[in-house]
Amino acid sequence: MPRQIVVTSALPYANGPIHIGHLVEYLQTDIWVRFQKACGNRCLYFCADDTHGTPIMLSARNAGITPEELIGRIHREHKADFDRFYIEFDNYYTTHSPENRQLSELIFTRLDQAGSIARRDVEQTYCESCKMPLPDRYVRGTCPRCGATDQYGDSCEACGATYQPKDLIEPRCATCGATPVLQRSEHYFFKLADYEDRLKALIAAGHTQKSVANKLDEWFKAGLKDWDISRDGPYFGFKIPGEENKYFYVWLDAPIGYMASARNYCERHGLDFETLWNSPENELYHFIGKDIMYFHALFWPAMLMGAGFKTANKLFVHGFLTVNGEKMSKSRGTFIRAATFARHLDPESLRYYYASKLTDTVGDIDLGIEDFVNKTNADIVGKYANLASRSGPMLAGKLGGRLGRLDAEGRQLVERLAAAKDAIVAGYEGLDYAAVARAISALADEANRYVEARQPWATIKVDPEQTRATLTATLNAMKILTIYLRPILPKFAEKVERFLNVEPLGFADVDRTLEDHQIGTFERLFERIDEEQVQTMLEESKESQAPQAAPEPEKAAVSPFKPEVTIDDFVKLDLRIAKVLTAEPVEGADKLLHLVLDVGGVERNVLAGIAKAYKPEQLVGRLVVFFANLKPRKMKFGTSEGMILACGPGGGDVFLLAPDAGATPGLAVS
RNA sequence: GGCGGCGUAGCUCAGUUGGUUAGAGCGUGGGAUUCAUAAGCCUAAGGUCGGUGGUUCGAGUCCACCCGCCGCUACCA
Repeated sequence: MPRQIVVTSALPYANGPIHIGHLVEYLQTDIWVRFQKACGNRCLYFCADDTHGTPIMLSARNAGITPEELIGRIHREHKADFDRFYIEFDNYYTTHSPENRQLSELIFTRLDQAGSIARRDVEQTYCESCKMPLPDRYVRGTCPRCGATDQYGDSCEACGATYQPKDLIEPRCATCGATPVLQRSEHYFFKLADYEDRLKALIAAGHTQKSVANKLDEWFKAGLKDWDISRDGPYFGFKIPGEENKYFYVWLDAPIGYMASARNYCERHGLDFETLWNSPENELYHFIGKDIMYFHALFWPAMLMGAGFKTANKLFVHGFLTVNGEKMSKSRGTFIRAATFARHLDPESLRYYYASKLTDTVGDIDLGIEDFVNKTNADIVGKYANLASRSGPMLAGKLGGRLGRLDAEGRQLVERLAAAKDAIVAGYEGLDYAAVARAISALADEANRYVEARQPWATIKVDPEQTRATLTATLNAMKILTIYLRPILPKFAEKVERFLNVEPLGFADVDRTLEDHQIGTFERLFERIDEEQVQTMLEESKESQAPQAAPEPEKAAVSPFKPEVTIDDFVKLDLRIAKVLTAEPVEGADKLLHLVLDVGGVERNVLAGIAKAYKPEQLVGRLVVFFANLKPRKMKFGTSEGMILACGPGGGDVFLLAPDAGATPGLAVS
């Protein structure tokens, strides 16, 4: 009984091209889907462009086109990129579709009826000149912690601080530069915590890999928070039913896009969507990257539960791609677009390389350039292609292209290769493609050794029929290897099938030998690659990815000055000389010291982040500059009533400011 | 700092429930060949399995601590 399987990959966002990092997931998924199909199962692979949200609205605006035009163009580009890598979706759809709108409204309505939707006011950042609410990333300003300029509204890239856009010093709209205002607005929230027990049960039942479950456990411990699922207009997305100016947050309708893609397929192919998606007999699997675990392991199943839909059988989480051991980098040229790769190298080389590295773990995989070149040439060319190339032409040229019968030794070889089927099937099924690749490569070694032992190039001169038997075994071995490799190398497999003159091969064909059979003409199966090609590709990636990367100003000796202020701004600060009365470490904090200061008869408690640079005893008795009218700040370890001034990059390099001799506690600094 | 992950030959990785001299591929050295996309075959060198203790008759495999990377998160007001 064939299995009925539905598979999805995460939806790529429609504001940029597909790169080789994306491809890890689509190739992992595509290989799995092709494997299932080769096993005779019905396996449907659905995906779509994720098309909503502020970034797309603004990209379109910048390009002077409508969002619909933009996502139409990107959709064509994405599809073309996937085609280049032989990623075979059964439907590659879009979240900007009537099916998705309808399903989003349906799920929202059901969640609302289930009491899982809350409404309450939030403070949002709003740009009056752009007339739109600003997502965190669209507010830029100076980091309130380290003073780095031009940081995003959610976190600082320089010091790693996280905060709210309203905490930024001199916040401004990233688009127009205007100062945003705060605005109250009612938002819709999904009460995720209502599903905590069911989510925990789901995870406990093996919904994800173990390491993912551990991570989720941390989140459960931290507590599940309500999820803000609405955005005020203008916004490119779906309006919330009954609202005039509120839209579903892009992350709400994105996963629903999986269903929409499936439904669209069903409508075009006369299948029942309800059965396909929701019946227990149908299996459902999502492939995602580890960066979006929260959405797919918590929000998404909770939404489905609340709306009365089945959750996926499994969520397969994979890691990121690094290149030569480092994060992909535009300046190093390792931020390689799918299209660029395909222009310079055979996409199947990447399919094979990724497969040889992929397991079911969440660890990152590395694309080592030299390793990649070696593996492609050694395995695909040296082992697989060569096995065909050293036997096919001889049979065609000297023995009329006709396979004979297997002799005992040949049958033994073929049976050994066939015996590996179960392990290979298990490897594919369990996403351990690395083990599959190792196993196939070992089998190819065995077949090559067989050829070596039988010396067909020698026997052809004296015993054509024995040679025919040898080549029959060799090509039967090639046939089995091809079946095993087919999910990974579909085009390679097609060439072999054409040359062997057989119908597309599936796993069921492993046990059927090819005897007394006329083969076709041999065609070259794969081109070896050299490192030059890869280097050229990296160069091109540098250019295309960082065109306007005007030579960065030589690393400035000093950080840039902050925007100008007036004396009026300065006099708002009350800076005083203070004497350190006591200084002691803070229990549980390794960077903080608890100081009690004498500010001219008044005492103040300060938690200062200088423990890495100063020992408590070095501080007692000395004079420091104290920022006296800073609003007290409640911290994990107590309240700090001001700060003492210091300079330096932090860590062990912190240098306190001090007055010259003669100053006394309480004096104002001006 | 907390939580999680990782650390096995030059490189990429296997090492099942702890059990004989720790494996493969690539790369490197040597050799015999030549059918084949200078591919294939044979062979050699190369590892104190991150470190230190412990449990055990026996540990790469279990435990503790430590070191080094990576991720998430947190306190430098």
